[in-house]
Amino acid sequence: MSLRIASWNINSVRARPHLVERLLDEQRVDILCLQETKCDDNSFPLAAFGRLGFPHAHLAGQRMHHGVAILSRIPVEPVAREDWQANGEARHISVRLPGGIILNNVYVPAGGDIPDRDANPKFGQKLDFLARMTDWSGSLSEPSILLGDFNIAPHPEDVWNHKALLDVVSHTPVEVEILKALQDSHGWMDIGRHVVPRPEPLFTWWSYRARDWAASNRGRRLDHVWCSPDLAGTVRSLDTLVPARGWERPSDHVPLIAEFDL
DNA sequence: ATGGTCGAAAGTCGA
Repeated sequence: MSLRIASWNINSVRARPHLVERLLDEQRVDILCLQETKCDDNSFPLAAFGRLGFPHAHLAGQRMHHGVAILSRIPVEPVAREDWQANGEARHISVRLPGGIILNNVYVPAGGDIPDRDANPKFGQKLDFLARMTDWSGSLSEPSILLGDFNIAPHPEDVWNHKALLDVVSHTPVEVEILKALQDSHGWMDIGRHVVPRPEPLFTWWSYRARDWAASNRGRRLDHVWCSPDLAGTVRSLDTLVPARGWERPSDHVPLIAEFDL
């Protein structure tokens, strides 16, 4: 069977119900993984997702900031959450799919503006988060999918201007190195770059601050879908829905939809 | 080099 799994940093699920509806209207999605829902679990619009055909909701929300959720058409089993931030922030949620595959939805800390652990504790927290993820990743034994907003654009072609962004948090060499260590710890397959090989540019995020995001096209590939090597043969496609950046009152991130033959 | 815009919230802060 084919399973289509979407990942989207929605930048407030309550502010953008129209976007969720449009995505699900235009695309076949079986499981929707959201990041930055920005609401606690009691405020999550469960009824709206139920009406859209997603009655199975697994939430890890938080008031105001962060927050992740997995909405599904089919029953999935909750799996223990991880706290890679080590402070209780809602940045990871996980479920077991039919067939036993573990689906991990993660929202990696953005890391602040200054790429220096001493001057900016948020940057250190981001690096520490990824180091804890790497420890976790190295000991995984089940077939797994790891997706979400990683807040790192690893390759030169994952940003609009490699040299200009070398000192910009999300593309610094230390972040790229630590993300590579995470990837190597389990042999994760970067499906985005499997489907759109370098040096083709590929972006998933465009700042709100540009006058015209499409004309300037100063994007970054911050969102990713990875799978463990034992699932590599099941990957059918991954679509990056760039036009969604131009929808009404958009998120600054666009949805990714990965399709697997399981 | 700087500022530019969002959302949540009612200050600014984080992104």
